[in-house]
Amino acid sequence: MVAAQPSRPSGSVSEGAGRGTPPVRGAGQSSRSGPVRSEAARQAILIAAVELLIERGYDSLTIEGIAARAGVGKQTIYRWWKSKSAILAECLLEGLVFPGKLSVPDTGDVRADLATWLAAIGELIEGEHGEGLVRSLIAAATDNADVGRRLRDSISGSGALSARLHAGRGTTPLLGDDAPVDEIADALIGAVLLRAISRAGLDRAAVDRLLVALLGVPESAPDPGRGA
Amino acid sequence: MVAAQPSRPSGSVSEGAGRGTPPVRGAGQSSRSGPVRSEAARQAILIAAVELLIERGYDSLTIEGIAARAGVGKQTIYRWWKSKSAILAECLLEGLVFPGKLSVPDTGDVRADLATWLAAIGELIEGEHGEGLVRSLIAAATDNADVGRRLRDSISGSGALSARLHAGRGTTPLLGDDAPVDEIADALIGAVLLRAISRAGLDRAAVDRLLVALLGVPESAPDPGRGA
Amino acid sequence: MVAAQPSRPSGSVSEGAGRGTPPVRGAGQSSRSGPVRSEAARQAILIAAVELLIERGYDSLTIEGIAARAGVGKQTIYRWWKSKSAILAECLLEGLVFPGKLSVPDTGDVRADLATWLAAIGELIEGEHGEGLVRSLIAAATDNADVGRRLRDSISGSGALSARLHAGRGTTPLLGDDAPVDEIADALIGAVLLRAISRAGLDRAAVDRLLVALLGVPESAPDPGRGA
Amino acid sequence: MVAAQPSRPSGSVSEGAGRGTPPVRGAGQSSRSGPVRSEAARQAILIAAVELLIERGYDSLTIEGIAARAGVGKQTIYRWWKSKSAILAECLLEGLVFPGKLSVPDTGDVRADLATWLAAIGELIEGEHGEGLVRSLIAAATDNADVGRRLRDSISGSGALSARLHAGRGTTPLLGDDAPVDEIADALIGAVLLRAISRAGLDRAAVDRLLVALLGVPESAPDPGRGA
DNA sequence: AGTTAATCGAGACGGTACGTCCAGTCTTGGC
DNA sequence: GCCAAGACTGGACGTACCGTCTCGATTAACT
Repeated sequence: MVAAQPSRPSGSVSEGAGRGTPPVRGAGQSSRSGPVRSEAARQAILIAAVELLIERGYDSLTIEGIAARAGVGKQTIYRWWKSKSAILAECLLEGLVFPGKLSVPDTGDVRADLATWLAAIGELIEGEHGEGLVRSLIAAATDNADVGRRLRDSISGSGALSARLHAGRGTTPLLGDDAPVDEIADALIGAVLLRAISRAGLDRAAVDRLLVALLGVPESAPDPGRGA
Repeated sequence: MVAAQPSRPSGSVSEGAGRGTPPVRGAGQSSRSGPVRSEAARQAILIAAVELLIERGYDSLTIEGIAARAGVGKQTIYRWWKSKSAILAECLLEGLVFPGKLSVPDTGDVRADLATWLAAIGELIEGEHGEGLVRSLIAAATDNADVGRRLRDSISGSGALSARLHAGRGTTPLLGDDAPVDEIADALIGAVLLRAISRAGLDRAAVDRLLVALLGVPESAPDPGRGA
Repeated sequence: MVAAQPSRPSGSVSEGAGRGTPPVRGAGQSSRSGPVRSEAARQAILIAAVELLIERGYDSLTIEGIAARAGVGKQTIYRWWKSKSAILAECLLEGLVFPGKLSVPDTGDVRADLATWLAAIGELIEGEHGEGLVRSLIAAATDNADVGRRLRDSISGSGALSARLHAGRGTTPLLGDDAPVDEIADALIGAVLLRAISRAGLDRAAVDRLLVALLGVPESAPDPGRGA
Repeated sequence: MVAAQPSRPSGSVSEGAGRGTPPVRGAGQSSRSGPVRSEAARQAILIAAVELLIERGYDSLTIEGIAARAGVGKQTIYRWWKSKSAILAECLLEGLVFPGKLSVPDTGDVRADLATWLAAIGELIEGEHGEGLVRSLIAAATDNADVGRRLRDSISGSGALSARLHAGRGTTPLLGDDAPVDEIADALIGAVLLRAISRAGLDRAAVDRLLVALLGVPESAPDPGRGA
């Protein structure tokens, strides 16, 4: 089927990503004549955007910079996207920003798995390269709803966070059978974003207290000092 | 005294807000000659900044625009603040952005109080005027840690959220005596910001599920059977 | 035969006009396969060019605009002309620009005839529609010698000015038998262009003085006393 | 008095050259506060414009190019001139384009003087460097009336042509006491421009015939074969 | 009272990026 | 092989702001 390639914005969750879905070179049947959107240009633009975002941050990200790095005319960008944040939304959708780094582990111990995962994200927020990447994405989300949604999806590993919580139901005090896992996931990600925004850091202690609040169990061992 | 240097000393709660708080007309004695920072100009700038932020959003907020609206030279702004986000940090600090609208009520019922408060914030996020105000502040926080911190403080009513949670300890299942109220507050505010970012809305049902997740009690009726 | 090459051979009066004049549909036999230059497209392009020139002026004249107005692909234009001025050169050659408006009258009185003719041109220079048409053509001539030559030819009515002067030899003081009529014609047209360029206008008085200078006779009355 | 410097567009013949006449750095009394137009920038812009015009021609002359060459921001150009032709108008006014090369000689023999002068101009039209300079200026005149007027003034040596003709009255057949010297000058310059436009060249023979037409005397000696 | 120095409004300056327009080339499918 | 359509790279347009600077006018404190 045509849906073999994962990438076209045809699969857009909502309006925001691209401008439309004209026939891509090499795609299936085309309905009218004339040249067709260059897939090479599209890829080059997305990659250039991600690279520059990581290297310089969202505020220094410019359409001209992307065009130059991608070896593309500015008009080719404006033809298909209406803002730099729309480009990033598509990057997020294609998994170009976080290349699989963020999947939630599953060792059977939800508490420990989330601690591991949160620590990984904490590193990513202020980590070596990608300094401020999360902050940059929040800035992008600020003027593009899709970026916001996809940022959440990306962080939660394309729903893997909710899935992990679902799977863990019954294993921690607050993860009952009808626990609102989506809201717990939102609260978790929200707390992370808030710390990213206020540069509060996400150290072990903070992670621990956060998990106590949301799962109701400290550390991986039952904490004798606090009833679960 | 702190006022030893002629100008721009101390005062700042943290690094980020302004350049300092030099002798304002009428404040303590200064050691050298010359006029002193004009309080009128400072006020005009802060007010202009907030007005423009509310009217046009953070992305359209410009130093030149603020200067023009305030009837002030650009240099007067650059002399005292190092970026537009620093101006906003000071606005937040002075309570010019959310004029007391966000205090957490206290009727004795934590669950109901938070529901009320969250509904108020939900309205504010997408509300009539101030369309996107919260989103604008998140954008500002993105390049100024102080804005992030003060945004959190403003939303939580200058710590009133934590205080309210503290006061409510023991009255809901998850608000035990040593519950990590700060983290619960963070999770709550974080969830709100996440919804602001992704335009997810914050309707009654969402608020309800969020409070179930964080306080462990649905609706306003004490749900005895919810323990997991 | 000249028609050996499939297309764009010979024919051009000089280098500048077009790419050549390849076999036009319906013209003589063509020696090779494939379709042949579409005369309909050619006409549409020339007409569109003239219309746009008159409506908007040379500076606003674009290849894309001509193509759009003519309902033609850009490539069809680039295939046969090498610049927009080349198109105009061809328009001039086909008499599409000044549809016969500029012929020099012949009443027997050279002086009066030229006065009439100059007045007509003066109106045309700044006249109702075609505002700035002459100026636009001068601009075109600036990068295409053919336009210059053909503009001169068009204004002088395809040599009719020289012919008129020739015919009038002996009837005015300066139009002797071997008067350099071509140079007089050039000077006349040059003066007109200069006024077009400098927006000096070409009123009755100016025309009169110009004719005094070039023919040596003021007004329509034979001035016997003018010899200096 | 203040009028010592030759340069300010205050002396503008008409509206077209610059945008206004704000106080120039170092000029006389200034009426209001704030910084003042930078004379250095103004000079750099005019010089850059002339250089580029001579090197590349009017069509390749760009505001960005001028700004870059002059080491100036584009806005500084747009602040004071409304088009590239307006810049050239000012260059012409300041004599930066033809540095005195075009003055009409005065040996007492009008006929010979004009022949000399026309030859010089003929060289300039297609000459070594400044290839097409005159043509470029005609193009500029096409969208700026001032350029047209000043081009004529420049060519006629700031009125020196008319003056020379005045001075020569009575020495050639057609230069009578009440000869319309301005119109003769216009016809002369017009003929030159026409040849520039149509690349007709301005060789000795052409000059001679032109002078016969306008002055009524061939060569400097009475040509026995043609009654003057 | 005069000097000194820092403030203020205003706004010109060199720059960077914007988003648009067009040039000239290339690519596709239809005739 | 020509054609309409239109995507492509590239470059200039004219505008908006940036952050720095310069100007003349105030306005305190310090002589």
